[in-house]
Amino acid sequence: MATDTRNRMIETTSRLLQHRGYHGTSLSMILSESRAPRGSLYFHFPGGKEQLAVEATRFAVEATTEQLRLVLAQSESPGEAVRRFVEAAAQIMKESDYCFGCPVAPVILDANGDVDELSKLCREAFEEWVGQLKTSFVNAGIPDDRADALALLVDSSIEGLLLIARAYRDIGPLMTVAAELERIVDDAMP
Amino acid sequence: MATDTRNRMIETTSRLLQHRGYHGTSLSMILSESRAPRGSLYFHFPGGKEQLAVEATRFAVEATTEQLRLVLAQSESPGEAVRRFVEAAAQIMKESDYCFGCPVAPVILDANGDVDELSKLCREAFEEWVGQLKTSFVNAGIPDDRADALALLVDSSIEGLLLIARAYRDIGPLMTVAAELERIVDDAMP
DNA sequence: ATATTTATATAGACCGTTCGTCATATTTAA
DNA sequence: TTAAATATGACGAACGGTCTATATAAATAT
Repeated sequence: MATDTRNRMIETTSRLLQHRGYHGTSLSMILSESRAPRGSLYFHFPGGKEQLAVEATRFAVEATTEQLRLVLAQSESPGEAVRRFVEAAAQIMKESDYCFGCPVAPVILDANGDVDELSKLCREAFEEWVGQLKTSFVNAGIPDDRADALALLVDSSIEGLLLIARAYRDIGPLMTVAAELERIVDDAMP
Repeated sequence: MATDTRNRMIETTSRLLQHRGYHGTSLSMILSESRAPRGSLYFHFPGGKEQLAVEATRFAVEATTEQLRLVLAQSESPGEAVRRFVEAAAQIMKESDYCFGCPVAPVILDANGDVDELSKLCREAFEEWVGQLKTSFVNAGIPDDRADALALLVDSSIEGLLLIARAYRDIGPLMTVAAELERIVDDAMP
């Protein structure tokens, strides 16, 4: 298949980037894990490692964005949505053996400044996620500036929790704070 | 001076680790930035890069722990302490040109699993920080299980905010959530 | 004071890996 | 059959971390 190899490369890279960061992920790993020969990489991604990283990150960010959109749409209250999103993230972490956390965190921490396109992508991801949260909070009647602060709080907390979960190899902290966030957000509703 | 070179190496490594992660930091960078010759590294750190990273991370973690302890001791309420700690972190981020954030986050994300000693150090750091926060919340009369959740919320949120601040090169988000966290924590007091 | 040994510091060689390029083979489409 | 698209793995320059051999400084003995 034409784009089969290409897709496998993107998925593998996405996984490896989340697991070991930009500098910690070598082309050799990507190639062996996606069972592709070296040359194919530069056929599908003339921009080399940078382009591959950008496309892989974009791929992972879009999946997360979609997941968030879905949960927000399907929940009764914004607090419930937040709790469910965190619980789902916890599940993914556990099932992936603590590999899949936030798709942009590792990239920000070790490639921010090295690859401009990646940095931009990460900023856009945050913008999107915080924006979605804020909108849902405002729709639930929370005042604009409070919604701003809460959206940032929720987003940053999830970011940090995924980090902590990875360090401990335990989703306990995620579950604990999921409930706390639900309470805080729903308490802010009029 | 005997330990002068050694100390310079630790400080430089600590800075570079926070800026570029474990795999993104090369010995060449460390050596050139600390103006030390190549051979000296293995004299002062026979364990090589791993040992150097461990000591540098320990150094940075201890500084953060001390800072947290100080602010907690000097504040009227735990909420105020949290706000002041976040504001101080924001100041440090800005003054370091968005280099100094959390000393363990980059290491967790790109060396977790590679270097066991580092992973352990990171877990201990979280344990310490969350523990300090919880103790101060409990002392202020917050029930034990709520204090647990709040301590984790605060810690994870700060972790995430430092990430976001780095991505945007802007401490705005930190300041916004600092105020929100103060309110949440103090509202939890009886 | 000189010689001898120890502690500290330095320089550079070493080998494996990194990423990127290329010429060539194979498949697919026209 | 021809042309375009895709697949392939060998190659090289540059860089990674590690190590050994040597130089300097400090300490001790004679």
